[in-house]
Amino acid sequence: MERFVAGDTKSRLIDAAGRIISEKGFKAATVRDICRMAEANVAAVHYHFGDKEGLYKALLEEAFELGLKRYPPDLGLAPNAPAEERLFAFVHSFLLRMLGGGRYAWCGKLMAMELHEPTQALDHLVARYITPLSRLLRHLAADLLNDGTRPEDDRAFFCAMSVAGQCQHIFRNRAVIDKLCPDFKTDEAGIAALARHITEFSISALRHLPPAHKA
Amino acid sequence: MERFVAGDTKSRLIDAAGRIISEKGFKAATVRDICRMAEANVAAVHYHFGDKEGLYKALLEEAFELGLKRYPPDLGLAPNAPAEERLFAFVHSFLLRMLGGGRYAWCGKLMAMELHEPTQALDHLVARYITPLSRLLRHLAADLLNDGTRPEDDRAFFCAMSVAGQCQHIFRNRAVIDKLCPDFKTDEAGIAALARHITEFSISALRHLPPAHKA
Amino acid sequence: MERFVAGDTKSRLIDAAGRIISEKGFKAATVRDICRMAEANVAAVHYHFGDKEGLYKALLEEAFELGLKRYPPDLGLAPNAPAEERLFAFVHSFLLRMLGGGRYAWCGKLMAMELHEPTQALDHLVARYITPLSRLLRHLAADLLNDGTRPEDDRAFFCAMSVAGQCQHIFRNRAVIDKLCPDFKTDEAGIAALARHITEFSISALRHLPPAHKA
Amino acid sequence: MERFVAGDTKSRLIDAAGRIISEKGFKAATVRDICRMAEANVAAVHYHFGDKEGLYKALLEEAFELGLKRYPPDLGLAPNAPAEERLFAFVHSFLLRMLGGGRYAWCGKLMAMELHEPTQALDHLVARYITPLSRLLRHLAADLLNDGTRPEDDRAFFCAMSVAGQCQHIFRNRAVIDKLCPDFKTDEAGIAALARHITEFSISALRHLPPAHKA
DNA sequence: TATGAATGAGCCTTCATTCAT
DNA sequence: AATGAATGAAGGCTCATTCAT
Repeated sequence: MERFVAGDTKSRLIDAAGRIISEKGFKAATVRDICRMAEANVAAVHYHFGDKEGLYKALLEEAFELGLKRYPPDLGLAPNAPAEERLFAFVHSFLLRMLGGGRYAWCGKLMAMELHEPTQALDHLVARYITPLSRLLRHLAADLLNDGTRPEDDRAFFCAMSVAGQCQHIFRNRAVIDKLCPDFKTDEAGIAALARHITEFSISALRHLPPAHKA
Repeated sequence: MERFVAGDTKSRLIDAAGRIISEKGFKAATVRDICRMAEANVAAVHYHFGDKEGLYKALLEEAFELGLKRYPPDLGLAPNAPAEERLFAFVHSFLLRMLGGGRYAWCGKLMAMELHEPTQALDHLVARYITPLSRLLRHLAADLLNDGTRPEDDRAFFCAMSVAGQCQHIFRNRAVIDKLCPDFKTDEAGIAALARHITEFSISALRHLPPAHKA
Repeated sequence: MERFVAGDTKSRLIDAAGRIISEKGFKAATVRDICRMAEANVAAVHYHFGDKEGLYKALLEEAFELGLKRYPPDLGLAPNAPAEERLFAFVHSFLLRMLGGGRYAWCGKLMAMELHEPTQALDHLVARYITPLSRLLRHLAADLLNDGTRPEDDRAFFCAMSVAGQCQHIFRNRAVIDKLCPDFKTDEAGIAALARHITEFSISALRHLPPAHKA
Repeated sequence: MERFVAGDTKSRLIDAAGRIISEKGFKAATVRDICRMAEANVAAVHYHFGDKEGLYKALLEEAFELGLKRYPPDLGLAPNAPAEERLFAFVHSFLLRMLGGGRYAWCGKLMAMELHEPTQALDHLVARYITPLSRLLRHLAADLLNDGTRPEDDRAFFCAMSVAGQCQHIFRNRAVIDKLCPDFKTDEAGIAALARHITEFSISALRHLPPAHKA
């Protein structure tokens, strides 16, 4: 088991927990392993976070906060940039949060994990982080549809789901994709290529989507 | 904890394990709970499956087998039906396997779970079930692209991922979607509507996708 | 795990149990392993012997009976043969029962095992088998002492223990002796050589033992 | 089940394990019983020793260490004392380690148990404790033979086995001896008397052993 | 007479948590 | 602010035994 020393005990715990929980899951990750990696005492978790779940909540907050700060959904683009470019930034940042390496590689994994198997923390996360992202994506979809659809329409929501689904897919099925297509790598170039594909696929779809069915 | 009696001990165990493991995950699901729901003794798991993992493997096999039998990817369509109809059948059956209720509502959940956090069983599953599905979807994509792309090209593979990602998305983010869009229900009509959207979105994309970039 | 078929179920069980229990001990030997080796059903033990302990009792009886029949303590010698020859026969047969290979190699092991960690069966075994052996050895000791000591004297008993102790020693410390003296083998020649040593050592001792202390 | 409190948890566990394992064997002794006697929690074994086997290894080390410290094989005799006295000291200390009561009555039992049914720990024990004892006894035998035999000769080794076998015998067959000779007690006087007998028997044998056979 | 399936008690181990320092 | 030791509740697994056939 790897060890490292950086920052104070509390942030070392967060970091170690991020690595281990994002890899093995909340249940399978043990407090002892986390503390060993953080070079802290077993009791430190309870001192700083109350219990294991408290650590997880703090960790989630950190994950969303850090992930979105490191790779914001506009990637620094001006708000009035063309919708196509903003969609690419959204998709690219999405992929980078999930697949990017580096010090906080676990941020995206934890975010995805929580969305799939939510805990009590979900409400807060949805309100604070997910809703703005969702709104942004629906606006982009509405802009690109350019057929009178408003961001709050179901049509825009469905299209937003189509985009988000494509972004998550590789992360959710990594092992299978590695087997089906061993050539594909999630390095910087691979991520960029995938982001381009998803953006093009989505723009192509949105630009030519036939008028809505009548409910 | 719910209880039920149906079939012999072995299939009762499979069923109970399916419900519990698909809900709580492999690690968090306990043999004791499974046996209690199956109204079987704790030792029955060992007797019939060797150990907890053996039960899980049998369960996975059952999940794929049953799921694909109940909702085959062509939904009974003739092989020479129009590509659009076949894509709709593919998407619709995909959603039904994941969201459909009834006796084996856990099949899709287990399949998705295994794809995301694979065990040793993955190799077999990919070879036996996933690869044929992937090939079918790439053929459909190539047909619809109709620009000379062959099913074995990366371009077709990326497009297939775009379709599959849309199909999985609602299942992977159910709790969030329930909050963001409480109106959407995964009943028969909701599933059909979503299948229509994904099919139209994908066809629209494929039919108008610009020519591939030159690497 | 080796398997064999010989005789009816009951004797196959005895034989399998003899092999396994003599090797792993009563507690560590499992009914399942025994039945597997005997190619019998798990329930066969309970049908024929009531329970695991019943099997063990029958086994012990068989072990003593067979062991002493195969290698009787006089090895066929005439009762009026010289004491030296009768002592050699006693020692040699003792060693052969413990170390001899062949179909019932477990007889001696089980006998020794029961003597060290006795069960309820001990009373019967002592009365039926051990007491006659002990009496014989004390008679031999008294004959060889030839100083007026009677077989029932403590002096004869102590000397009998000295002989019996030498006989058991190699069996009780086999692994250690293998390490301390790797050259020594318990094949036919090695057993005979050891029997000669023990006999000579004991005769030499008995023939020259100083008169008893005064209590 | 007896209980007692003495020392810290770790040594209480060692002591309790010594009593129980020496009586019932490793397999039959349960961690629960040991912890109950030591008035410690079940998890304490895991914390201090890793697992049941770790406890057993620590126990063995302690048994040999303590037993040889309490009753060293020379019993404080000068190295240049007569061979007869040194042999008596060897035999007497041997018996005391196996039969002596008091706080660590289980040391000898454990040593004998490990020698008969060795575990992985045997190698270490042989190298650290048994080999020196064996060498000492072979030197004594060679001295007493006084016929040119060297300590490293097989002849000396066989004689050493004859002595060691006599020492172990009463311990290995206690229950049977209790029945055959109820008068014999393993109190201080009984042990001393037995030590005298074994010493005299062995000296008498060694002093008069006929020359070796020619192979 | 014999069997495959099922049972319940119990074992070793693991883990999050707490306590005394 | 931090630690090493200790705790109790489960968890997975094993085993001798029994049941229905």
